[in-house]
Amino acid sequence: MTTKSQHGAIAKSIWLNAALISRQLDNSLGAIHGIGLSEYMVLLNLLEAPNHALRRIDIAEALARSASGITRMLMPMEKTGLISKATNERDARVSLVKLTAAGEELCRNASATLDAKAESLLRNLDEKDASVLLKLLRAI
Amino acid sequence: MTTKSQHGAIAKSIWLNAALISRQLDNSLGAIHGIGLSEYMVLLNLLEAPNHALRRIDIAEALARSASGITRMLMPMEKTGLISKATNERDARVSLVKLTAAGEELCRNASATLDAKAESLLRNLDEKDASVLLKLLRAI
DNA sequence: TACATATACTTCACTAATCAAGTATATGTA
DNA sequence: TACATATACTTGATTAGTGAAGTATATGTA
Repeated sequence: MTTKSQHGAIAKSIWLNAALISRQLDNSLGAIHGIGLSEYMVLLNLLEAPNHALRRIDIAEALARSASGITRMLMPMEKTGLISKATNERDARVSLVKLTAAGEELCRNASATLDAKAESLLRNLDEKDASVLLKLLRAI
Repeated sequence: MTTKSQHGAIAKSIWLNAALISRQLDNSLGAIHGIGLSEYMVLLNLLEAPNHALRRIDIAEALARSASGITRMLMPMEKTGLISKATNERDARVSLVKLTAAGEELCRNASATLDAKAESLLRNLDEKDASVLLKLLRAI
């Protein structure tokens, strides 16, 4: 196998594993907490952000999604009270997204669900494998 | 970091990398060959299958997609002549999918495009990293 | 200052996927 | 044989995402 085709094989394998894993995580998060994996990732990014707030475009970047996708995703999340809108007084173009207390609590609970499900999905990897894999994925 | 949360982190990282990588591959394949990554994976699975033929449900399984998703995806591919339908004489429920000569040629060309693009996307990984990563991904 | 360009966001039209329900066929068993 | 159950596939309704175009605001420069 050439280096090129090995890289191709990695790309395909990531694509396939993502389809398998994210469907399972979506289902678990949806059944228990009523949110999908994308919504969870929004909450998590807000939780880790200074002041629990982010611009929409930063969320889009962090999730590798388009700006319009974020607009659509956030609408129902605001309605159900997981996030709220705030303005940026320096820049009127910006609509800041802020994590609410309800959003924070849901995020912490959902993290436990996600971690448990991920552990069962990835049970073939022992601790050492997992740490090597994570390091390599983050190096991409 | 606990083992659980490490597995969670791997799942999130795969999800994120898949979004980044598959958008790039989709765009490259689409611009040059007029197919998406999913369509390419169908062709590749057919190319590697005995007799260049598979049942729709086997394709669904191989791509981690639903049966109905496969039905919808294959319709335009049949119209453009990349695949053709055949019957299974032992089982009238089955609609076999067969790779055409045009489909085979497109698949081989698209493989070169995909490998080249994947190499540029994954250029942070040297040969050794890549081989370890691929092995771990396949172990999942 | 004025104006060209860039940025943040939303809306529209569309695509690709899902699940649930329906059809047709096959299989196992009383 | 007859009938319950399982399998392969399609269709209908819905959802989550995309890119392109539009609006509003900010920024850099002549």
